[in-house]
Amino acid sequence: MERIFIGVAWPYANGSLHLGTLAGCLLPGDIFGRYHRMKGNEVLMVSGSDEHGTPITLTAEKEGVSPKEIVDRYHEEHKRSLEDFSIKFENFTRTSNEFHKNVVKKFFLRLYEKGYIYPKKMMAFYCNNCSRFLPDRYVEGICYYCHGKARGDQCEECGRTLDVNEILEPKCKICGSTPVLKETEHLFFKLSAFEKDLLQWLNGKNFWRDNVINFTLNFIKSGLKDRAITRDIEWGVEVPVEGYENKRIYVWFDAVIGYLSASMEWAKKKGAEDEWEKWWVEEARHYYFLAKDNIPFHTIIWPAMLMGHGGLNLPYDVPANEFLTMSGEQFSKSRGVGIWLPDIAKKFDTDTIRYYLSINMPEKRDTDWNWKDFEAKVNNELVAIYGNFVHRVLTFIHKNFGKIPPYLKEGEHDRKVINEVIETFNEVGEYIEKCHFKEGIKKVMRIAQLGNQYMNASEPWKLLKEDVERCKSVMNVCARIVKILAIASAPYMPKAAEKIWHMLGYEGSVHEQRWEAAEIDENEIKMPVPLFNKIEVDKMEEVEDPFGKLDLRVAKIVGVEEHPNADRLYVIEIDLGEMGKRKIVAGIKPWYSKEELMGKKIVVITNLKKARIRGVESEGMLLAVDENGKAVLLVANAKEGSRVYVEGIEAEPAAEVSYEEFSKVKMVSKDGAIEYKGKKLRDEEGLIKTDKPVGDGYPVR
RNA sequence: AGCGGGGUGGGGUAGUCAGGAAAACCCGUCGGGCUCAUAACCCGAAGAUCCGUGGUUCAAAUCCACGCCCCGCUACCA
Repeated sequence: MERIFIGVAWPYANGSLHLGTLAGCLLPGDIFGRYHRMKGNEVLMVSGSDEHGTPITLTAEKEGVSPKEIVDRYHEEHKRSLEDFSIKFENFTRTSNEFHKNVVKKFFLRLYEKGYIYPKKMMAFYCNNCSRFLPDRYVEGICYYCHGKARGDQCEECGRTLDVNEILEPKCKICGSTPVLKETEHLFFKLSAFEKDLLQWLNGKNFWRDNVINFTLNFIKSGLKDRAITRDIEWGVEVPVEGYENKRIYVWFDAVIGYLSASMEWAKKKGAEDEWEKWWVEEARHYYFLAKDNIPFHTIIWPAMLMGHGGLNLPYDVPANEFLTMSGEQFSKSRGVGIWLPDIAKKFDTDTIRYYLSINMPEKRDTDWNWKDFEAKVNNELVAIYGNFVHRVLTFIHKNFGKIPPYLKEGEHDRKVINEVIETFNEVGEYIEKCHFKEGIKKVMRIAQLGNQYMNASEPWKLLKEDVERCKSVMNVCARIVKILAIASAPYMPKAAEKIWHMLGYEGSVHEQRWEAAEIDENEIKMPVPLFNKIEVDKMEEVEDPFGKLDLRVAKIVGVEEHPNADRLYVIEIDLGEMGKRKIVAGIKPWYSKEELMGKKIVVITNLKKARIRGVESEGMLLAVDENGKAVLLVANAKEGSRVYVEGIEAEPAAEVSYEEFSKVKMVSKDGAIEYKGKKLRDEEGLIKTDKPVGDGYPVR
C-alpha cells in the first residue's frame, strides 16, 4: 500500500470553470485519484477556490458588490461543476476561510523567523484617482527602449523587462488616469537562496515530462530573483508582521499553501487532527496536476517554500499538461472564448465529455476541442464500440437467460481472449500510473473491441439454437469482459461504469471494487438500458468564424489631416454613408500623399475597439496590405457604407472587437485581391483589390 | 527578443530520449461479411516525399547542423 497525495491547481474564483481546467487539471487528477483508491492506496486529493487578489476586487467593484459575494458565488458554482463532472476530492475548500488563513500565517511566520522573508523598499505606481497601488498588469505605457506598448513590467514589443521608471506615459488601466510613483515597503521571499537545493532536488527528476523538467531547469539557470510576497490591497490574508496592517499576502503565495491547509482541514473535519502528517511528514508521493502556465509555481516556488519551512514532503511528480484550444484558439476568460462547465453540463452527459477529453487530453501538446470531432468520437467510438458492446451482451443475456449463465463448455479461443483482455486491463492501470491517461483510455476501448470481436466470432445467436451449453459459456465470457470493462473504465467514466455495475446485478459501487480483472458471478440482471445516446451538436454550439464578427465597410475618404504629434500618421475623415462620418488614425503617411487619398474608396473595420493613438481617438481602422512594412491600401467598388464580406461566412458583427481578435483573422494578398480562408474578399459590386500591385501572401493589417 | 514544446495518410494521435524488416492506433472513405445489438458490430482495401535542406550511418520519423511554420512561457488566464 502506498500513500498518494494529489494536488490539483486551484481554480480562480473570478469566473466559471471552463473545459481547459477540466481537461488539464481536474480530470487527470480525478482519473489518477480514482484509480489509486481502487488500487487500495491511501489517497488524499485536495484543491479549492483561489479567492484572493486584485482581479476579484475589480470584478466586485464593477458589479458593485463585495469581493466576498463574488467568491461565494463562484465557489458554490465550482462545487456544483465538480459534482456534475464527477470530480472527487477528499477536500475541496477555499482560500478565504479562516482555517486556511491561519495556516498561511503560521507558514509565513516560520519562513520569516528563519530569515527567508525580509523587508525592502520599492517604488510602485499609485493611482490617485483609484486611491490604490496598481499591480503590474494594470499599468500600461510606452517602452523606454523601443517605444512599443509596455504592459506592467514588460514591453510587449521588445520583450524587455522594465523598471518602473522605464515606462513612459504610464496609464492606469482601470480609470485611464496617470499614476504617480510612490515609495512602498514590501516583504520579499528569498527565492534566490534555494537555487542550489532546488537543482539538487531536481537532479533525480529525469522521469518528469520533458517540457516540465526542461522549463524548470532553464528557469533556475536564468537566475532566481527574490519576489515581493505582499501587496498594497485589502482583500487577502493579513500579514502577521507588525507595520504591515494595510497590506496583504500576495495571492500566489497564499494559494499554494492551500495544499497544506486543505490537508489539515480535511484531517480536522475527520476528527483526526494529526492525520495530515501521514501525507506530509511520513512517506507519501505527491503529485500535482496543472497546466503549463503554472509550472514554475509548482516546481520552483512551492518547493522552495517547503524547503524553507522544512519537514514537509516535496512534489514527487508534476505532470503538467499543455492547453486545450477551441478551434485553434486559446481559451480566455477575458476574451470570452471558451466553454463553461455549467453550460455544457446541461447539454451533454458529462461522461461523454470526460471521454472526449481523456482521449484528446493535451498531454504532450496543445489539443483542440472540436465540436464535430466530439460528436464523431462520442457516436462512433463511445456509443458504437463501448456502449453497444455492453448493450448487446446484456440484452442477449437478459432476453435469453435472465441471469448470467455459467461457464459450461470450453471453446478454443476463450482462454486466449480472456488472457488478452486481462493483459489489456493491466495495461490500463500501468498507463494511468505513468500519467499517460490518453493511452489508458485507448486500452479501455480496446477491451470493448476485443469483446465485440469475440462475440462476432463466436456467434452466440446461432449457438442458441444449436448448442445452448456453448452459447451460455460464450455469454459468460462476454459478461466477464463487460465486468472487467466496467472496472477498467471506472476512473474515466465513473457514472457509466456504475451503471454497468448495477446492470450486471451487483450491489454497492464499482468504485469500491478492487482494481482487478475479476471473475463474473451468476447474477440475475436487470432490463438493460443503453448507456449513452448518440448526440447531435447543433449549429449553435459551433463557434462562428471570427471573420463574421468583424464589421467591414466601404468608406470614402473625405478629409485628410496630419496628426499633430506623429510624423507617420494621418487623421482621416471617412464617410460611411448611412452610418455617418467619423475619424480614424492611419499610419500610411510615408506612402500616400493627401491628394492621392482624397475621394478614395477604401475598406474600414468599423467595430474595432476605439483607440487613442498618440492623443487622437481613432474610431476604426483602414485595411491595408503589409508588404514588408510598406502599406498598400485596399480599394472597394460599392457605395460608401455597404458591407465588405466573403461568401459563405455569415456576418454577425460583434458590438466591439479587440485588436487581438481582429489580428486572428488572417487575410492575405492574392492575385491583386484579398483572400480569407481561400475565399476572396468582396463587396456588392465585385472583388476588393489592392491599390497598387502587391506580391501574393502578404498579410492585411 | 530569450526560453520551452510541437510539425507524422483527409481529421485526431502514438512512436522520437536507448536508430533497424511492412511507420502503429482511432475516426473518416471504399469494398465485403454478419444480424444478438443504439443502421450496430466484424473483416479487408485505398491513402504518408514522417515540415524542408544538408550531414552522420550498412540503416534515420528517430541522431547532428541550418532554415521554415504553429503553440506556449517570461513570475496574476488551466
